[in-house]
Amino acid sequence: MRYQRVPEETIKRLPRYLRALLFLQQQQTEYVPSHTLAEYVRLNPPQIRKDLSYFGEFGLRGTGYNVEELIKEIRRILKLDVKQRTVLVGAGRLGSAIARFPGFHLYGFDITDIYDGSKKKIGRKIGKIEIKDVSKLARLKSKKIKLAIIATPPDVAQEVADTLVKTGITGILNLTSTYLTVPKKVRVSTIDLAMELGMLPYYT
Amino acid sequence: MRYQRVPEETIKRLPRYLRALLFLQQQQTEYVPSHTLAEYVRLNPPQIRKDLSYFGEFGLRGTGYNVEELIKEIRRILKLDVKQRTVLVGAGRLGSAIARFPGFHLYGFDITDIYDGSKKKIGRKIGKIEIKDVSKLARLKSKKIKLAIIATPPDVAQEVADTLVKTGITGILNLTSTYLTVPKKVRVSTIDLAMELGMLPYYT
DNA sequence: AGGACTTTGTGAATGTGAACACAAGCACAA
DNA sequence: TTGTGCTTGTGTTCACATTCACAAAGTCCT
Repeated sequence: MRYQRVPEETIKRLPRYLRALLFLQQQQTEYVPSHTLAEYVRLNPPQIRKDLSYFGEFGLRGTGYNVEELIKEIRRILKLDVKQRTVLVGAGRLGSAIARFPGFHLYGFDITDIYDGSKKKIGRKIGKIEIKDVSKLARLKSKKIKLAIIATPPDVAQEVADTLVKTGITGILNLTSTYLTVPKKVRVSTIDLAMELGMLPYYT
Repeated sequence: MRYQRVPEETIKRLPRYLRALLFLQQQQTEYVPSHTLAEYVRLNPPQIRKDLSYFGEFGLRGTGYNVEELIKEIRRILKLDVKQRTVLVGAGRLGSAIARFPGFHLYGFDITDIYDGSKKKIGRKIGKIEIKDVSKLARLKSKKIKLAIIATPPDVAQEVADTLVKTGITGILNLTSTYLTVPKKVRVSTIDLAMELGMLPYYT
């Protein structure tokens, strides 16, 4: 199984495992069997075992997985073992909320730069980070930042994405309703809150 | 094809179609063929045709889909043709941003009630809505609201969800990192920003 | 009216991911 | 050392979703 293509869905689940494992670590749990982990993340035990098996044999038969070791492994797989510097574009209400979101640190993300288009906001600070003029976004190039979060109005999202791609960004979390066109090598994850809500009434 | 089970993935895509169609309507487009719609939402034309065919024959061969008619149909299918009153629990930074989020109206969502646990915030207003004490959340019962958004700290999310379920809520948009346990009849859609970001570095 | 062209709707084929079932491996007690 | 009980890792099966390919149905020009 080791040398097989890893399903995209598996990658999406790894952060879920990581979060549960970090919680278990806090509870001083040393070993966790797949069925316990499964309860935390609401999945079937074989799903978890199969997901992990794509990357190696991390478990101990009869005992389960060593929590600390598995945390390390997942962090390594997801490349979260190094600080991931991230740029935020758009310091509106949503952007500001994101900037101060404590959950990011848990995964090793670090928002180091914030940009906005409104003259009023430029120069202000969110936490310790000064908001810079979005027209200077292209200068980010030198910083070798790989990740970006776009929380701008939808109509400028594509333009911002284009600039980000030029600076060498390879992963974008898009919080606008715009579908972004980017080169294949760039990964985009889009969250549209209204759309997520949109499907709920159907099931009522 | 008409009397077949509708895939969950199809339902998830309908809001995407709706958004694109609303845009096309603004552009005064009367008819749109599946391949044009497909460009807007980044999908293959047959996917769109098949999705729509689960609910009826809305298209006109040789011409495409009538934009206005299709908007109506999708709204009807998703039950967005009636105002969907929604309660927001948690008026922190993220919650406040959500409360003022303009995109919800597009889909017919209307945040009518806001609750928070912090004494400081109770009584304040977001827009025209006064923030109420979360300890009085159970009184929501009389209002017949079906949807809720949870944007509280993770540790109280389950408790809030339990109360919401008791008031008769059937759909929850969960913006916390907590996995909620709810009765089968209640639909939960969870968005964990840190987790969405978490998978991006893998692909770099 | 007819023929070329366009687009839908959908059965069938393909692809992808989830679930199962069980052999293999380890722990621990006798 | 042997047997019992538990848990992993994974080949296989199953379920679900996407894509294809094409007949059917409409448009539009001549």
